[in-house]
Amino acid sequence: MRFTENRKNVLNVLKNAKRPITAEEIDAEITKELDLSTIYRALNFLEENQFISSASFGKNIRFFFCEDKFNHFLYCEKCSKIEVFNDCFAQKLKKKLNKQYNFQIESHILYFRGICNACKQEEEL
Amino acid sequence: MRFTENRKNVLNVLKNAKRPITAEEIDAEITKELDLSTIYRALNFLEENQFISSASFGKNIRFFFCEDKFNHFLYCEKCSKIEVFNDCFAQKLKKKLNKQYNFQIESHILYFRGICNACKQEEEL
DNA sequence: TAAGATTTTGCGAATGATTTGCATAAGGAG
DNA sequence: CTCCTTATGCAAATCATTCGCAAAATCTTA
Repeated sequence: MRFTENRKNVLNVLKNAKRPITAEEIDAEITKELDLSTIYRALNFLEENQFISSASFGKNIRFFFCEDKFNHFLYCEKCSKIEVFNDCFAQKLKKKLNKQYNFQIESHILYFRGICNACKQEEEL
Repeated sequence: MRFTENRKNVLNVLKNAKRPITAEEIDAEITKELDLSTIYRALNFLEENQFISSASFGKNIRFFFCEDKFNHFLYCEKCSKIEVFNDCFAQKLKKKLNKQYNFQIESHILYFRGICNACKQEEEL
C-alpha cells in the first residue's frame, strides 16, 4: 500500500473542495493528466482506507468527499448541487446507537433533500 | 400519470419492506413477472412524485425506500446490509436550515456508517 | 360500448459510470 | 543495481439503469 503522488493529489483535491464533488470534477482539478481509471482506483483506495467517503442520492450522481469536512448536506433536487452546513447533533446519538444496536459506528452523514434558493427563485419567474 | 397496478405493487413492496432494498430485491418480491425496466420506470415515477426515495453509500448499491418509514440507517460496510433505527432530532434542525440557507427542505436522511454486530463477531473468530 | 387518444409495458439495444486485464513503469528493500 | 511488489495507462468488459419502438392497456367522450 503506497501513498503515491496520484493518490495524494486526489486526496488534496477533495480536501480543498468546497463541497462534495464527482470523479470527473476531481479529474478536471488535477493538472497532471490522469486516466480516469487511475482516479477511480485512487478513490477506491482512499475510501477503503477511510480517508474519504462517497454517496449518491436519487439521481445516480456519486459524490466524493472528506467526511471530516462535509457530512452535512443540503442536496437540491433540481440542479443536483450540494450545499454544506455545519450544525450537527448526531454525535450525541452515536454513543446511544453504538450500545443499543451493538453497531460500531465509524461516521455519519446527515442529508437534507429539497430545493435550493437559486432554483426556487427560477421557478418563481 | 396513472397509478397502475405495477406501480402500486412496487410501492407496496417498499411499504412492507423491513429495510431499504434494491431494484432486484423488489423484482424478486413481486409475484407477477415484471420486466426490470418496468420496475425502474415505476421507481422513477414514485421517486419523482415523492412517494419513495433512493440513496447509495460507498459501493454502488442503490437502495430504495419509503422515506416516512426509513430515513435513519445503520449501514454495514462489510455486508452492505442496512439496519434501521428510529430516534431522530433532525426535525428541529429542519426549520433552522430552512431559514438560514433559504433552502426548502423536503425530507432528510441520517446515515451512520460502520460495522454491524454480525460482521463484528465474524471478524473476531 | 366502440373509437380515438394517451400512457404504460416488454423487449432488445444503448448508455454511462465504474471496473478489469494486461503489459509497462515506478517505487521500495536489500 | 537487481529483484519483487504495487501502481499506472490503455483498451475492453461489466453492470445497473435508461431508451426506442411497437404492442397492449387504460381513459375519454360520444
